Amino acid sequence: MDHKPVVTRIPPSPTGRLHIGTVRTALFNYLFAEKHGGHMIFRSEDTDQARSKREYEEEIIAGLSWLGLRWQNETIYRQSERTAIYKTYLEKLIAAGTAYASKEPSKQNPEEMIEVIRLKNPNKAITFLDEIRGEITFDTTELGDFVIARSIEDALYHFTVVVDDHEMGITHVIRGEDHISNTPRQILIQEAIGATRPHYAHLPLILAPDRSKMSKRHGAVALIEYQKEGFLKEAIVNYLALLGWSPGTDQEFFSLEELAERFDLAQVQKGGAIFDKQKFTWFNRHYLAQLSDDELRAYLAAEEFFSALPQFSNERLEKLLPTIRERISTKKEFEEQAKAGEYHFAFAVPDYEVSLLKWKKDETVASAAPRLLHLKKLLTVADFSSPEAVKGAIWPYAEEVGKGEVLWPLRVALSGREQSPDPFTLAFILGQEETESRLQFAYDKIAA
RNA sequence: GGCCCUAUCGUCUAGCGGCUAGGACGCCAGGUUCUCAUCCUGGAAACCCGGGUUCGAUUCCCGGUAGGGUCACCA
Repeated sequence: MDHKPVVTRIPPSPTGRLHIGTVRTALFNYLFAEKHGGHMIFRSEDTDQARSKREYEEEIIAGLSWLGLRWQNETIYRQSERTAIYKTYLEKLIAAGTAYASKEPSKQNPEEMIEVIRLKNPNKAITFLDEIRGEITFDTTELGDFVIARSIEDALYHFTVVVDDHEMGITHVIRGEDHISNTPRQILIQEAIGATRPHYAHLPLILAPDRSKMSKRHGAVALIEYQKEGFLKEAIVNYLALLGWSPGTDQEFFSLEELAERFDLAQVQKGGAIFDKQKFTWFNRHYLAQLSDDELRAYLAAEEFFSALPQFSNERLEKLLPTIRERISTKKEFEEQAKAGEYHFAFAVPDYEVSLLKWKKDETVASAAPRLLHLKKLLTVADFSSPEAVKGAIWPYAEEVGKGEVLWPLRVALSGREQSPDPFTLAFILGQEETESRLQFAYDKIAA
């Protein structure tokens, strides 16, 4: 029984963009801490001076914050600012004889002799309990007296991790499966400095479709790339939580708060999980549907896209929004569709071949002319307050003459396209005046 | 290759000795207003193999196979 408050950590190395796997690890650490009323610590592992960059650190912080993850006091611990602490521990170990300085040729340039610090390996078997996988045993003999510092001033990863986890009172180390084999040597260091062993939980890896580790060659791996495509934070959190964790029920949609309430290490999967863009996209569509019209409009930056068109008006954009919403899963899809002209009809008189007005069952396009005229007459007195109202004015006529015969030319006259939203919606978006004008335009086109 | 981890539909997963092996994404078919999209309904689709243990194994144990991770003076 331990009643210590739960403290987890997210220790990214600022040597690259915020990886989706790092995001998932951070999420699980956050959820676990929240669930148990504890907190997460953010620690920048920037001991590799050559590769660490402050801009990467900023991107990581911005990304995790954007998703709604929080850490203790908004504090950023940096290992590069803690060398004095590591030095103290190093000196203690050397004094105790559990570590020693060793003069040897540098690995970078074998010409140079340097003095690294090695841990005196007791060469024993280490068994630890993984909260997800159970007991894991390693024989540490093959590790030898491994290097824990380049010099007394320059401690290496395994050492800094162990010292920091100890100093910061980390109770649960929740990290990727790729760290399993690092655990025994870290435990050896722990025992050397007299630190208590935290609980360990190793998460399954997120895999590319070919089951290998996710990397650039498989497409996007950085959070920012998904952000740019228009993935909403709710979708990212929700999808990532379900990649490797299961609520044990059929529920699929979870807010961050709900996840924090439900999360449980016992329901974490052991095997690696393939990142499925399609299902991820499906989640995004779901959360897009939850956006208000104003939010959707801002999200799409829709005005920017359409404001240059001759008939642009906010009123029409307003009416067009539901149509856009049901046809996209991401902002990127919207941009592609908009560029392809799918929503052009709303703000510009369409140009099209006369022959497009011909319904497939008609002999000639001329058959459509009288129907267009009749439609115009019906719509002159129609209610345009909703697509359903427009439908009410036309439907009896369409049933009488034939749905395709009436609806097809109407739709083409209003959209100028082979594929488009239904004609009632088109008419509703355009309004009475413009609808009549386009019907007349189509009629004249046939006549000419 | 050594060490370690893992193994249910194509994918994410439920299952914790006895189930017609459930759900979701995707796919296919049908329906809802002509087209597209949405939506609805239905369908195809899985326990890696071999030994045990047991009255009974998808489930427990062992072995094999396959996949993954890791073997730095990176993190």
